[in-house]
Amino acid sequence: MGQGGLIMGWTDERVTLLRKLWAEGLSASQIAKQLGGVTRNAVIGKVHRLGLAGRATPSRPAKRPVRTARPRVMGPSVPRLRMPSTMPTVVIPDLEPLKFEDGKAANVLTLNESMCKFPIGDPTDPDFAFCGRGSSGGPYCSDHARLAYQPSQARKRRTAGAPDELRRMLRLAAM
DNA sequence: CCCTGATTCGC
DNA sequence: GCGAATCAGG
Repeated sequence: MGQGGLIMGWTDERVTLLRKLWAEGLSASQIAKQLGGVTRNAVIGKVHRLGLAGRATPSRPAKRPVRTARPRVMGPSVPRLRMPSTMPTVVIPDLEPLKFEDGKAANVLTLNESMCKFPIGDPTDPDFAFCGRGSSGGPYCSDHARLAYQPSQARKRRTAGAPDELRRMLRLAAM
């Protein structure tokens, strides 16, 4: 395979091969790998320049959404600040934090990757802790995963006559 | 996260 | 003309 040319320009042969492979339906990345020395972007760029674009592509919404012009980098850019994302956390202390033999619960120091990180209690209280139960995969245990993942189920009036303390905790946790 | 092509634009 | 960066989707 004596293809190890120099800086790999678009020679007549390479262009021919490109046309062939593209016509055969190979993806740009596949073609790039075949040709060697070029990235898929290079292939796509060339394909467009050759006017071959618009093939039976597996991913084409058949729309032409006129993509927003790419800003790219221009001059002294402005350091964009990003709004801190406030995570709306609702604490429903149905379950008590798992405790160790010494009576201590899972805190930020003892929290493990495989432990449920569902916050329990008033974050401003010294007794505040995390669930600490085993979490398989997700950040929460099975029980809290369900609680934290309620899309927007119909609000039952389960809070009828909710204790003032609970409301207070909910409010604090939401901050 | 993998992939796809499409587009813009500095070089 | 070239192709990296980026985007918009599957």
